[in-house]
Amino acid sequence: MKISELSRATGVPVASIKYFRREGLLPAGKATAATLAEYGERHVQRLRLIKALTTLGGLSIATTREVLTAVDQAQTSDGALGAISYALPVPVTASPAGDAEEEAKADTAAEAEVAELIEAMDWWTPASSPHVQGLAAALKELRRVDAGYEPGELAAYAELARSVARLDLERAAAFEDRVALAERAVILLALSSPVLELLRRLAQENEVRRRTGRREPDDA
Amino acid sequence: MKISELSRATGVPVASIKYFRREGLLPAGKATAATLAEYGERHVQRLRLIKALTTLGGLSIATTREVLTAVDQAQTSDGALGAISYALPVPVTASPAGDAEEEAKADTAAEAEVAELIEAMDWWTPASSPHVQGLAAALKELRRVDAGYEPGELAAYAELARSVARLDLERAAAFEDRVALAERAVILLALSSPVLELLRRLAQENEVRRRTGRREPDDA
DNA sequence: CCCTGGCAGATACTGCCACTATCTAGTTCT
DNA sequence: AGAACTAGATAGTGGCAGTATCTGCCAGGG
Repeated sequence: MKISELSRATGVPVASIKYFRREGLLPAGKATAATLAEYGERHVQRLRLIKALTTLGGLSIATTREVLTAVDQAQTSDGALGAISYALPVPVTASPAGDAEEEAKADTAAEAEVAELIEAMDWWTPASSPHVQGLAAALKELRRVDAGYEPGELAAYAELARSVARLDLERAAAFEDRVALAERAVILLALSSPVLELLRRLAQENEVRRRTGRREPDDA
Repeated sequence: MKISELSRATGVPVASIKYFRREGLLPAGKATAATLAEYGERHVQRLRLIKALTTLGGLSIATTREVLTAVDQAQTSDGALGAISYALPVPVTASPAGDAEEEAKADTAAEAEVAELIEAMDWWTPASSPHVQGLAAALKELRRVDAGYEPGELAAYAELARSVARLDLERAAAFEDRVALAERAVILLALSSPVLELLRRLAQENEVRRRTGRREPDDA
C-alpha cells in the first residue's frame, strides 16, 4: 500500500500522515526504494486509533504519542492499564489563586477529603497517583466556587464509579479475542469516557424532564 | 474595588481581566470616572467561575461565554439546566472517514443503536438533542476501532448514568440556599465531570490492583 | 498647584499547536 | 522519454489565549 492509498483508506490527508510519522505516532512504512515505502494493515489500524484518540478522546498530539508509546511497550507485559492510565492527562491544571495562606489551607483540606474517601472505599491507591492529586485539585477548585461535596456525597459517586469500573473490566475481557490487551486499555480509558459523559448528560436531561413533567425540549 | 485589587483578590492578571471583559465574559465595572471603575463581589465570583470553567471544565473562551450567557438569561426562568446543557460542547467532532458508502451504513447503525437505547431506558429525549447526535457519532468512532458495545452493555452503563444523574439532582437541591439555580446547573454539568472521570480512573486502577493482587504501583 | 502613579480603552504582539504547503530529488509506469 | 507519483526536509498558516504597549486621563499627596 502506498501512502496515497493509505490516505484514501483512512480519510486522512497525506500531509497529515507525514506529520504523524514525523511526530512519532505512526511507524514509517517499509522502504522499498529511496522514494517509496510500503504501508500495511497495521498502519491503517494505527491511523484509526490516532484519529479516535485525538477526536474522540480529545488528546493532544504529544499525549497521543505518550499513550501510543505506552501501548507499544506494554503490548506484552502486564500492567498495561496502569501505564496508560498514568500517561493520560489529568483533566485539571492547578491554578494558583490569590491568597497564599488560604491556599495552603484549602490544599490540605482537599487532600484530607480524598484520603478519607480512599479509606472509606477501601481502595489501594497510593497517594502518589496522579489521579489522587488531580482529584484533590478538582475538589479545591470546586470549593472555591462554593460547590464542595457534602460528606458522604463523594463516596456515593465513588461507589457508582466502582460499578462502572467493574463493567469496564468485564467489557475488556469480552473483547479479548478481537483487540490486543494494551489497545483495549486505551479504549476503556480514553475513548469510553466521552460515551459515559454523554450518557450522563442524557440521563440528566431526562431526569429533569421527568421531574418537570415536560416531554418537549426546554426553551433556550 | 479597583481592577488591581480585583486582580489581587482572584490571582488573575489585570491584562487577563481586561481580556475577559473584552470577550464579554465579565461585565464591566461601574465607571466612577473616565479612568476609574468600581468592581464588586459579583465580579470576584464571576471571575472564579470563569477560571473554574476554563481550567477545570476545560472550556474554550467562546464556549465559556455561551455558557455564561445562558446562565445570565436563565437566572430567573426555568429550564436553566436544559439551556446550559445544550450550550456545552459535545466531546465528539464527527470525522468523515474514507469510504462514503460504508460511512452511511455505520451512520444509520449507530443511530439505531442509540434509538434502541433510548427506547430501552424509557427516556424522553428527542432525537434532535445534541447529546443523542454526539452519542451516535461516538459509537460510530468506537466501532471503527473495533470497540463497539455489545447489545445490552450500553444499557448497563446508561443505568449507572441514570443513578449518577439522580445523585446530581439531589446534590443540586441540597445547595439551593448557597448558589443560584443556573450556577448550580453549570457546576453539575461542566465542573463535576472531571471529578467523575477521576473517580472512574481511580476505581479502575483499584479494580485492576485487586484482581492482580498487587498493592504497589504498576511498573511503567 | 502640579507631578507621580495608576487606570481605562484600544491595538498590537507573542507563543503554542495542529496541521498544510512547497521544494528537491529520486522512482515507477507506460 | 515523460508524466505522475514518492520520500524527506523545511517553511508557512490560522486559530486560540492570553500579554504588552500605547494614548490619553485623573485622583491624591507633597
